[in-house]
Amino acid sequence: MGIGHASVKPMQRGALARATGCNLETIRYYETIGVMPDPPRDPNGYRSYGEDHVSRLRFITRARALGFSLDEIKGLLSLVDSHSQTCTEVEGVAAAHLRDVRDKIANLRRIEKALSATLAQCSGSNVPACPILDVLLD
Amino acid sequence: MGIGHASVKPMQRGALARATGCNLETIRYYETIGVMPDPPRDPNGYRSYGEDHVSRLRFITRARALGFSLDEIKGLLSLVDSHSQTCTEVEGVAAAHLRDVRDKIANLRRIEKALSATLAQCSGSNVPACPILDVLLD
DNA sequence: CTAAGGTCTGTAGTACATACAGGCTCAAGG
DNA sequence: CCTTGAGCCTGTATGTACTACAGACCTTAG
Repeated sequence: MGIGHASVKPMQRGALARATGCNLETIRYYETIGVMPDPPRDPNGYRSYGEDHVSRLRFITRARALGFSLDEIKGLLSLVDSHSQTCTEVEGVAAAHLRDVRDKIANLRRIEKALSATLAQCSGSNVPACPILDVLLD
Repeated sequence: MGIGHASVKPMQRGALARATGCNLETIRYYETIGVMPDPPRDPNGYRSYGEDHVSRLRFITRARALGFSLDEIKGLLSLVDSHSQTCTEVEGVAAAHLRDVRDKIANLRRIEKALSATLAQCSGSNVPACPILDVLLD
């Protein structure tokens, strides 16, 4: 029975980076700003990470990929860490973020519209008259 | 006839900021990075701007509003300055930028989809079980 | 034993501003 | 004439989220 249950062997920073796809230096950065904990050190001073660090870092990179700021992630993590989070609390953070994302999309769409409309007027000719510059120069 | 033709009176930095809606400090920043020229100075050392500076700064703020990076704007401005730009050249910069914008929109839409789908599963209950965290935690 | 590669630290650079400190100048009011 | 306040000057610090590099140390394989 017990076989295969042994605690997983710890990994160094490079291994954690490979395991999560996170940049090597970024791991240290996350440590200094406090979203990753100060890991235990080997006798030689090397950082020693376990599976819990892998999950935590994966959480962070996924949340970043969803566009959460590191501050928002800090908030989410402290909810997780407190073990007292409620669905409602997390929902609040996520809903606020969703509003942000929708705002950004709306803005970019306005930009896209303006740009493509301007580009559509482009003759593609070799003369120094350009509707794009006209729009910008007024 | 000649009346009203007098050269426009120069303005100081604050006036330029008000005329363009650009932040006072940003003007100086644009000067240090070279997208705005070093303006002539009054005997007291104050910057002295004319109408050409207003147009140039307006160009920059509009292009920024369209999401062009300052580097792209530098490129556009040097085309304008050279007076030898062709519609084709400008079109290239703008088209590349449009691709960028569309990429960003697509990315954000993916995020929005994931977020709203996850939020929809939210029970809004007070229990520490949360589909959002589940997604992030794996 | 040596060379290669991983890790350690601190620090600088990226983009795009914004803000503040400490000092100077100018115009108006008392 | 002097003071007061607004505006300007400079250089530097802050913020976000990283990335990169230098110089030193440790470890492992040949």
